[in-house]
Amino acid sequence: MRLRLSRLLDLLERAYGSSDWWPGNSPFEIALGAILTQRTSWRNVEYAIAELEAQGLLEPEAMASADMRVLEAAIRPSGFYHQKAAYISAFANYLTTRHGGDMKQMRETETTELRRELLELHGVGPETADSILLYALGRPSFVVDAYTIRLLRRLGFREDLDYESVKRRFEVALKGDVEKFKRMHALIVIHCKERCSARPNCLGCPLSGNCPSEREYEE
DNA sequence: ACCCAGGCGTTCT
DNA sequence: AGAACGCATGGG
Repeated sequence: MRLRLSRLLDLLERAYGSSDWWPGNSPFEIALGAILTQRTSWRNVEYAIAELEAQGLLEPEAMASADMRVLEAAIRPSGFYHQKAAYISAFANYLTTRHGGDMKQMRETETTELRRELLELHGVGPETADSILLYALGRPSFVVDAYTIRLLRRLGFREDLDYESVKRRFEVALKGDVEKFKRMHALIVIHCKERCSARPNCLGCPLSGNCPSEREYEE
């Protein structure tokens, strides 16, 4: 019997507690964090955001009109800074021209439409789009990442492990509950970093007994 | 001296 | 439709 995803949430909460996990003082800042953290540790993102703040660039219009070299210099610690400067600039321009430079105004648009628009932005893929929708806008759009897929694989799931299928699976299991979406994704990241990273540490794992073969992780 | 980190886009087979 | 690769910095 494979572990049910609603039960997975209970087990993880019991083991790690539930905390508000995505930091940020504004929806715009959270959205920028979603882009800057791509393949990058959160610590380095904090350096970048602090510098953006110091430069007064945490406002959509200010960022949209900022010089690209200034942007690059500010976010350098977060890595891939040529690309990411273009990405956050594109997002700030999109927000300014399409939604009046206001994340609140962005909420007037339907979730599925917003997701389409976000995915059209250069540098915003599925995970980043869903992170913005869920954590910056509070929309019921589950965030899947490499950890999520790896965890499901280790829990014995073998089919439909592509991004959209996994996303749907969690959204159905958690019944569209935004707060559960937030906690589940956060806990999966926390759990996998601690226990279930590239090489799993199964000793004392709160999910022990739910992996079909805890000794044979070839992938 | 490696390996990893809360991806994405491009360019191949 | 997948796999491989570049992008760049900071920390263990």
